[in-house]
This record gives sequence, structure tokens and C-alpha cells, in this order.
Amino acid sequence: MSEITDKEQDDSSAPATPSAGSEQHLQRVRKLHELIGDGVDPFGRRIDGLISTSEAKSRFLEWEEDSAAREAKEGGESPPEPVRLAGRLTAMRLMGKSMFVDLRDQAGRLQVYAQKNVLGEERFARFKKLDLGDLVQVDGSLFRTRAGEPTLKASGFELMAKSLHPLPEKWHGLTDVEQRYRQRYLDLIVNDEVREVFRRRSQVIREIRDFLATRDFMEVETPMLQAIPGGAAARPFETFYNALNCPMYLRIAPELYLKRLLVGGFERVFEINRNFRNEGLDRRHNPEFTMIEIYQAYSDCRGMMDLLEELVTTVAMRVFGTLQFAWGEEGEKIDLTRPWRRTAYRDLVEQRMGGDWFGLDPTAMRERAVEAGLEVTPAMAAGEVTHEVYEKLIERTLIQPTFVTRLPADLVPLAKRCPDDAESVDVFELEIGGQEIAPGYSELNDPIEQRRRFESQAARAAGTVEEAADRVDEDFLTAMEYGMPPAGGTGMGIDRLLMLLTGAPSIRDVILFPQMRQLK
RNA sequence: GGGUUGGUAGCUCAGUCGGUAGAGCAACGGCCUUUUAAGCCGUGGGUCCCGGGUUCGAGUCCCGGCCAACCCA
Repeated sequence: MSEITDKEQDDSSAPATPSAGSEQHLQRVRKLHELIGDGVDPFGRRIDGLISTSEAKSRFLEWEEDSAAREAKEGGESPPEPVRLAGRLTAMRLMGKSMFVDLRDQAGRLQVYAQKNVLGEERFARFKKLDLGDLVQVDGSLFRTRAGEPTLKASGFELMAKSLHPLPEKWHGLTDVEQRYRQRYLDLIVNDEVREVFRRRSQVIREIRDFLATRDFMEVETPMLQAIPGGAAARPFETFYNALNCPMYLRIAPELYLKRLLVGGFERVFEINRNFRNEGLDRRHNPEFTMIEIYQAYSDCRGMMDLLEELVTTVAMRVFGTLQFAWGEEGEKIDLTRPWRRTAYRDLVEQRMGGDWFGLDPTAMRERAVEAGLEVTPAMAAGEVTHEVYEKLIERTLIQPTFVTRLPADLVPLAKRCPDDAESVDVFELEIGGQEIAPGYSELNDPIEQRRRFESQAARAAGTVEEAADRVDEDFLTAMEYGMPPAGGTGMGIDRLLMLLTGAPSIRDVILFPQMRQLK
């Protein structure tokens, strides 16, 4: 499929890129055929002995130092060793009998200088015919230009891949967000900051793995294709497994499988992978998102708070070298320095709504909530009004890292009760930058209580879109009946964390290929 | 689901009151052997998101639709 014929261009399906069929596209296709006619393979092959642009530069700087020292001692000089590079041409400055081009590879950019008297008439003419965006391999030695820039003087080159479409403009880059997401590869070619964000993302995930590995946590993979999608309250994606003739679901959480592993004797486990939720798309939500879930036997939610604090600060320091992160539009800063604030849900609500809040009858509660600017309906119970207060008035004010602890039991069905208060569960929600980054639990390990909660959840969900997500998972209950150790568990949205650390305003800016509506 | 804004050359953007569609970069041709948003001279390039309507005449006004961003639910 390496040749584009005129017939293929006439294909009436929607063009995959705006330049398809454009004047410049056709010119390049013509050029491609000329190359083939001249016996040149426009889509080269493996080359050995490559080094990166940054390696080439550092070797050159080393050579400069050495040769300065040698010159001082003995006089005379030896030329720098030739190097071989490959990358994409991202700028060309033609000057008649010579030309400068920018070559970009994964490590960075290096200027290449091509001269007619070095390459010879024919090869120089071929070099001039290269287009912006072509992938080339270049041989040569580095030197310093008049302006002082380390530059490769080309002694030879080969075309590695002809680029058939013009690149976006060099100065403004590609700014149209829609095209940036749909054709992320162009965004990556042209926008340095974008490359940087995804490099950071990769480092963050690597450091998380490293951090947990050194603390004896074992990374596992559990099913993403599940017959009973459990572990969270969310609408799943449905699919169908032909061989087993049954409906299947993409997982909404790995939780119930990780807990089976606690039963199985793996006492410290974690999984980093995708969850899928059949919900809307917005600045904070992508239907598939990356989550880390961590479970530690014989720990509890306080153990998880300590672990998360240490995990996030360690990763931030290692990848970004700081614990201060810009946040919001007014130059505010988020400070991740430990220890992080820990405060009870109830205390936050009382601070905002008055110390007598929980003594009020539901009518008085609703009145006070309306005074505070909330919309509440008479049907809302006290707990619902209180949670509305938390979500609308409190959560978004928690900019600095805060563990909100001791949540009302009816909000969180899968956790142990607080030993001193049957109304609250022993859990936390970690809030940073006004949004929830990670919940954590003292995991329920009583199979009888677990069954009761599952069944009441299932009854509540009957007939709703979440029904599938709330079927009772008998196999999981059986596992728990064998004895699951008490444990601390937590789950952190990696995408949300990255938004925070990179200052990205939208989750789409930290996901390489965010979900987009199919073009018609 | 509702509201607001946007969609014009490959890219970034102008386009006045409704009157033959513009610039910079990129492309093509010419000059140019240390440039770096290289420079100079010249040339080509448009389904103005799609479909209707109003009008002598629509990129522009009206209606419907598609896609996106932001805000709200």
C-alpha cells in the first residue's frame, strides 16, 4: 500500500486529512513517481549506526573541548568523527548553492548544512528536491556556523519516507484543537509542548511503578472484559462474546478482581490500566481513562493516605523536580508539600453551614441551603442536601491537597464503618485543585455485610441503566467467604493527576487520542 | 439535553453596509555557499462546513443539519 494512485484519490469517502487532493498533495505525489522513475526508493529501509541529534551534539561538544586542549599542547587538529542521523525535515532555508535544513528526531533538533561542492551537483539537486516533512537519514560531521550553532555538514543522505502532505505552519503550529486531537501525530510533530506533556506522562507512570515495586507491591492485570461489571457505580459499555453466546461488558473498575487476589494471598497488588464508563464527554471525562488501583492487606485507609502522599510527592519530585504547581488563571499555586490536610467531612460541612447543621430538621436544612445559593428540592433527604453542600460549596474550594475523611455511610457502600461511629465509613476522598483525585477505603471484608449491601444496591438499580453494573457478583462473594484480609485500598485517576501536574485545562490534553465523534 | 462561540487556501488568520475572495507561512519559477520565522523578484492555489431560503446579487441575512470549544444540567 505504498503507492497512491490517481484512482485512490478519487475515492469519494471523507478525506482523512484536509490536504488530501490539494495542489501540494498532488505535487508531492508527482514527485514521488519521479523518484521511483529515477530508481530511488522513496520509503527507505533499516539503517544501522544511527545516533540521536542530542548524542551527536554532546559528542561534538566533547570533541571541541578535547581538541582545544590538544591544540594548546601540540598544535594541529583532527576533525570530529562522522555521525549518522535520521529524522524529519521541519524547516528548509535554501541559499542557491547551499542550504540549511532542520532535522528533528525523538531527542530534539539539529541543523544540517548541505553544500553543492560537497555533495556534488547531482546529489545536491536531489537534496534540494526534498520536501518539508520528509524523513531522511544524513551522514556527516558537525561544525559550528558563524552564528555559533552546532550543525551537521552533510556528506551523504538517503530518503527514508516521502511525506505526501504539507506540514502545518512552522510559526503558529497547529492550533485548531479539533485537528490536534484527531491527528495527534501532527500535533506531536509540530508542537514541542505537546511532546513534552506526553513524555512527562510516560515518566510519571514509570515512576509510579518504580515506587510501588520498591515497596513490595506486585503489578497485576485483571479482566477488562467482564460478565458482571462491578466495583463502581457507572454505566458500562456493552459488547457480545460470540463464542460463549453471552453479553459482556468493558470493566468500570478492577476492584473486585484485585480483592480476589487479596483472598488468594497476594497481599500488596496494584494495577494501572484503562477503565471504561459509558458516560458523557467533557473537560474532565473521557469514556476510557487510566486508573491505578492499589490494595494492601492488613492496612486501612490511613495507611493509604500515607502511601498516596508519599507516592505523589515522590513522583512529582522525580519527574518535575518540584512540589509547587501552577493552578487556575490567577497564578495560584498548589503546594504538595507533606503532610497534607486531613479533615472530616462533617467538620467541613459544619464550618461552611454552621455548627448546628446536623441538628437541623430537613426543612430547616433545605432553607439554609437555599440561603447559601443551592437549588434543593423538597424530596431531598438530609443526607442528600448535605452532600449537595459538599459538592457545590466545599469541594471546589479544596485547592491544596486535602483528605476528606469519615464520609456518610450511605455514600460509600463498599467500606468498613468507622469503629466509633456507625453513621460514617472509614474512607477518604483526596481533593486537589478542587477536584477528586483519589478515593481510599478501609475495605469491607465481611462477606455477609457485603452481600447485604450488594443486594440493596441491586434492588435500587433494578430497571435503570446501571442495572448491569449492579448485579450481584456471586463469585466475588464466594471468594470473600473464604476470608479476605482487612485491607486499605485506593484508586487514582492518572489522567486527572497529570492535568494537575502539567497544568492542562482539559483531560484531552493529557490523553494521546481522546475520544472524538466520528466524522461523517 | 440546554446556552454561547466558532468552522474562509495545506497551516495561522483578515474579510466593513449584501456587490467579482485577501495577507503571512507553505507551494511553484528565478537569484542567492554560514542561514535560522533567512532575504529579494515573480506565479499558482478556494465546495467560504453541508443543505435549503430571502435577494437582481449571499462568505456576509434567515431556517435546518454536521463537527468542535466553552459554560450549564
